[in-house]
Amino acid sequence: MSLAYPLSNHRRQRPAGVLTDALERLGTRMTYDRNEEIYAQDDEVQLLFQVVRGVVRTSRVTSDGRRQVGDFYYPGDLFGLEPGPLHRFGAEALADCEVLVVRRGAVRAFAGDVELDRAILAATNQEMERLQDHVVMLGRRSARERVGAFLMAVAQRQSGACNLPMGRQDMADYLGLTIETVSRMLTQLQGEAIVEFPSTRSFQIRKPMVLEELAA
Amino acid sequence: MSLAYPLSNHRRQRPAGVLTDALERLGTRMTYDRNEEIYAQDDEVQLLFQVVRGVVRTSRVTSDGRRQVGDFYYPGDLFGLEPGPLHRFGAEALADCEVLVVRRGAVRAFAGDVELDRAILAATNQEMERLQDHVVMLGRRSARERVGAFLMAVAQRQSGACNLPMGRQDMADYLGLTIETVSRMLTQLQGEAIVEFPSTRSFQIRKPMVLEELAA
DNA sequence: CGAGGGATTGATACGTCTCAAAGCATGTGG
DNA sequence: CCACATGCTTTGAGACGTATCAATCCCTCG
Repeated sequence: MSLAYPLSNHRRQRPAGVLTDALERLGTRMTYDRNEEIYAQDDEVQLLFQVVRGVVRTSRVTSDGRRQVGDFYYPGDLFGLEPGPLHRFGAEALADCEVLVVRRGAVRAFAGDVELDRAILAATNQEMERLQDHVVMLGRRSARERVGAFLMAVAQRQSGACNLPMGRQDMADYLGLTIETVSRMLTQLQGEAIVEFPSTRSFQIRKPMVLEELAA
Repeated sequence: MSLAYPLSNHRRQRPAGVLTDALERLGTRMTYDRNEEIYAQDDEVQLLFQVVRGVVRTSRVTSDGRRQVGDFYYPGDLFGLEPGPLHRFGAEALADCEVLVVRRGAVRAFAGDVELDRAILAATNQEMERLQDHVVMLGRRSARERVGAFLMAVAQRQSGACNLPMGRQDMADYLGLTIETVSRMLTQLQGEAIVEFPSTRSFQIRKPMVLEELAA
């Protein structure tokens, strides 16, 4: 079950399944309900996580209540890797989900395991790439382009009809827009028959070339 | 000569001077003229850099010519660390500057050197923090807030009168704004006596509390 | 003194946000 | 099985913030 990173590109792949074995031995499985917090913003970084089932979102809320979503994580993805001692973004379950939780100490004790080291390095690098792309997107692209790129990214690894695991508000907070603007752009893209929404949570790309162009 | 990271915060410190010794032995010094390219976007990552004198900027230009500045690097800062095999941002000298250039191979051969490893890790983590902050700034803050935060960050490690090593266009491209908007915000902040510009390249903070509030 | 590049200012257009209402799903209890 | 309540999404009208285009200003340097 290989779902896509938002804004993923060709370079972006998840660590191989072999990793799961190592983590599985080290960690414990936890389940979270929809919107349940997995860790809070400003919590100490003590654990490493891997999505088993469902989707996880990271987000940061500013002192005056504005929210920025950092990213969405799908089955197989590692998350909770952060540069400092504190989580600068919190993590919440988007939908009910299952997560493998590993103590950092256990990971360190296991250091030297080539696969695991490599997987963590790869995940960190991915994280950084994503952030770089995110900066360019938020700094220099229009609402239409952001929404187009987002759909493109979600579709990247799904064939045919795509599922949208997150609601409009989450898309908006990821894209640095309001929910209304996201909605309008979706309607607009659908009006131009670039993309089609059979329901609010699923879509299909109708004009890949046009969308590609938009997302470029 | 300790200048600040834009958007830097308390956690953000440069690797200690001892590092310079290790790199100094491994690398060679290069000088670059104002606006000279140090490496290009999409170049292979083969070298590691440290600013010795002057200021360096990284930037990415999209296919249709829009530019996003990634960050500014000051003396002591390591740059050129990237998540993948290619530079996703190019690097240019902001003003004439001197840079220590080290082949990656040399760094790897030197691996195990505790100071060096630690410095590279620290620089990578810093990079990621910066990116996270940048995302929130671009996603959720107004022009006024962005400009305020920028000045705050530049001032962070300078006392009294602050120097602005970059021009308005660079500020704009870093903040995801146009040059005119940056200019207007600066005029506005100066009009409110929050900050004062004796010349276009230097300023002094007059109401730190207000600016702090704005940048929060 | 004049030329050139950056910075500022002004007028206006445009894009996105805000506020408000209506539409549409989903789930619950009668 | 329907009626309704709830939360999410869409749509609309208008306000606001930032971009655009153009002119002027200012400083530096020749």
